Amino acid sequence: MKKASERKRNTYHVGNLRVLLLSAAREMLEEVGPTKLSVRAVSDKVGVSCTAAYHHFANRTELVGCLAAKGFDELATVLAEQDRGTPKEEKIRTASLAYFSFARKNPALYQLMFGPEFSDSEMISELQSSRREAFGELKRIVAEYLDKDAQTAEVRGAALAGWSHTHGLASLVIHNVVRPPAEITDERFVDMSLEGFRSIFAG
Amino acid sequence: MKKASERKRNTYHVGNLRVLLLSAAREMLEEVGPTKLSVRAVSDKVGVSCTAAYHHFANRTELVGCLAAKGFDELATVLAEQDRGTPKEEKIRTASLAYFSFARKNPALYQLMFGPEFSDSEMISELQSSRREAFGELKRIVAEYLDKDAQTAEVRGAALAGWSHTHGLASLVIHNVVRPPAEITDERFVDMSLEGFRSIFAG
DNA sequence: ACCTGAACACCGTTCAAGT
DNA sequence: ACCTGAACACCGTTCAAGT
Repeated sequence: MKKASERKRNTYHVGNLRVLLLSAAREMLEEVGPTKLSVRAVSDKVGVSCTAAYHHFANRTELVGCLAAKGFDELATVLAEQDRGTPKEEKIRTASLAYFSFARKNPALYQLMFGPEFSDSEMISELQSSRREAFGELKRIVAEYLDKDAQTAEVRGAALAGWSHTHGLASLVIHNVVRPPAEITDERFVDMSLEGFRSIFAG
Repeated sequence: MKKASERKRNTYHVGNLRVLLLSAAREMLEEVGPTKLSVRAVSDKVGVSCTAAYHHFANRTELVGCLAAKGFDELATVLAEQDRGTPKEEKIRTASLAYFSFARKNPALYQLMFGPEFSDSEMISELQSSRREAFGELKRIVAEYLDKDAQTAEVRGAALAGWSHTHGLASLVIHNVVRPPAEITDERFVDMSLEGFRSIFAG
């Protein structure tokens, strides 16, 4: 009883509502899917009126854009971690694997990151820079693999090819367009596809 | 005046409402984007109450699923057409190009086809079979390129790799994650990426 | 400065009723 | 058999008002 006013205060002026909303959103994301994450439901979960969210985010796109930006940050981190200490010849394979398994572990987040929500100009700069950084990490890895400068056309092309391939593979699997046989590990599946490319270029 | 009853009849019993709804949806799709296509707006455009749509489609997903299925049919057709008469060594490149430019010409449709709307079981059989047919076309082309039987593991792997790559490339471009330089044609862009792969495997 | 309630325009979907 | 209107539960977003 004596806590009534205190509790009311707590829920009225939360203070760090922005981060509470973001982490609630992240928690709900994988349950409800990338398209059905609503400002109202997220606010509800935090225990705050849905209009409160609009003091911290301009709109739903911005909220969801922050989530996506964090996703790219995580992805860049994972890529860098897995790359550390990997011998040169294995770098592409290791990066592809790290990328693919990040996508599989966070399917809804991954769909958000590459989904149709930020098609054009309605995109926050935070997302744009996080994205760029993740792609930068990829280019860095490819540059080391090829032993070329990261700014060369060759590295850019190879990074684009590698990104396209792994992103495509992850996207097809996540959307159930392609179903990897149940007995096959992520590792073997990525290898299968890389091997497939090798045989295309062998001819 | 004398046409009043006739007109009423026309809009009451349209008869082929199903196809009218689908073509209205297809028309709106590229304008409003893949996520914002609503049953209500489509029905409005046809001039019919939105509940009428529910006599022809179980729900929004089914309506939008039919659209996606038609997309896969078109894609399969385009691939087959472009492949006809292409010399063996050029088959992969031609197919990649046909695929990529289909995606670029129909960005919203493409996003729908590979979007998050049909993540799991809520998918109609029509879509599943159209998809399978499009992938079958791809496998056929790869099989001819490699001069192997379409059922071999090698062809399956190569088709998976090729599909992943081109789908990934198209997806990155459509979502503005990667922006091909304005002065570069689709053709050169696809070539750049294929060339990038070649240099990855040259090492 | 930060939060709320009421309100508006839009959804998907259902159900009883009309032709 | 096919279509409609009213209704419900959900959205995003805005605005005037509270603390």
